[in-house]
Amino acid sequence: MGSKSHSVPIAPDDPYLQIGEVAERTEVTQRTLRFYEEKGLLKPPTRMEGGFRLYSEADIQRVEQIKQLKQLLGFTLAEIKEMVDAEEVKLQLRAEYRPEAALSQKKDQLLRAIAVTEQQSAVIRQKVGALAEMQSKLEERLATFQSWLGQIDEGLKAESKARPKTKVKV
Amino acid sequence: MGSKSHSVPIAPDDPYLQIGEVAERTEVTQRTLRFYEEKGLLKPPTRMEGGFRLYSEADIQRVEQIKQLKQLLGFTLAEIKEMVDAEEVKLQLRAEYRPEAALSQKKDQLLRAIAVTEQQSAVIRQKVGALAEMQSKLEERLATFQSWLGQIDEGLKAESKARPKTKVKV
DNA sequence: GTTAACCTTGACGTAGAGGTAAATTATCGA
DNA sequence: TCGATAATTTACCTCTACGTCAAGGTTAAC
Repeated sequence: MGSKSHSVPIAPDDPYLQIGEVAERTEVTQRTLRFYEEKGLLKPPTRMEGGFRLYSEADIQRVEQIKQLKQLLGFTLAEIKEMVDAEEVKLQLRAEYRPEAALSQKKDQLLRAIAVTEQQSAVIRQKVGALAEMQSKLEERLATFQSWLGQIDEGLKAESKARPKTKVKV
Repeated sequence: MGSKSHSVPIAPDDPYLQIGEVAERTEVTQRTLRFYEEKGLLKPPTRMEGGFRLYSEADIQRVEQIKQLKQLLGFTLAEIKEMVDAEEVKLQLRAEYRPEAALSQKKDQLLRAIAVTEQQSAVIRQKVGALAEMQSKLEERLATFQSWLGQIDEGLKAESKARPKTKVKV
């Protein structure tokens, strides 16, 4: 897997990575990376002349973000795409911050992005609430378990006192 | 969908529910209820003579719990089954709290249940952490958006002052 | 005792999220 | 320049979490 050692293709400053390295570092498979690209979760990366994909560090960040959203929080890829798209709007807006025309149209986009973001924020708040509730239930249960454990231990102590040593065979 | 109006089947005290009502009240399909039973997420409910399933209120609670774990937190059914099983241990232990035999064996079970529960607790803590991080990022983004919005609004004000009223056509 | 509404167990279908294999092409290091 | 790796696309496979008939049995009401 060790690749180009001395001849970096484009810029030695912003090291571009091939799919294998990205897969390794993000701990997803190459298939998954291509799949996410297909589904619009990752923007099509630049390519080498031969067609090999070249990813940037930003792409890695995005993959990590997707992993978080998916594994930790149970969002579907479709939902994640929405979020990612909202983020794209942000970048787009910044990019075309010069064109003076269509100012009010840009405002509309911005308002939409704000709405989406607030929506996401609300969803997260909801989830945190549900998690907190579960957490307290679990702790309650743990306390119950601990007390039972104490009782059992006492029972065992009494038992071993009654019968000093019996068979250990199974 | 409205069923039995005045003749409750068994006990009016602990009303047993048929699958249709449970489905309605929990907002999952009957298929899903049978599926969960098949997968061991719901214990096999009691049946009428003819074989119709009869669910208790406790079963409804369990379904709600499963929904939470699944939809809100993105656990898989397999993971949920583990949790549910841990809870079963709890009930089992309480049930057989009389048999004095196998005390140390009961302790083992209890220790296992404690380990599982603590594990779950840790997972939840992790998720809450991740969510908090996301939340703060979202709020940061919202702030950025708001400031941009302010800038755009100023731009628009200036524009309308310069050109009192121009064409609106596209 | 018939009938409508409800339930039963199959059995097959499907969307989401990838896994895996095959045939072909690129790149790298010697 | 030539293998040994590593990537590419295409195509089919899998597994989860159900959806959707189909063919029949139950229950409750009339």
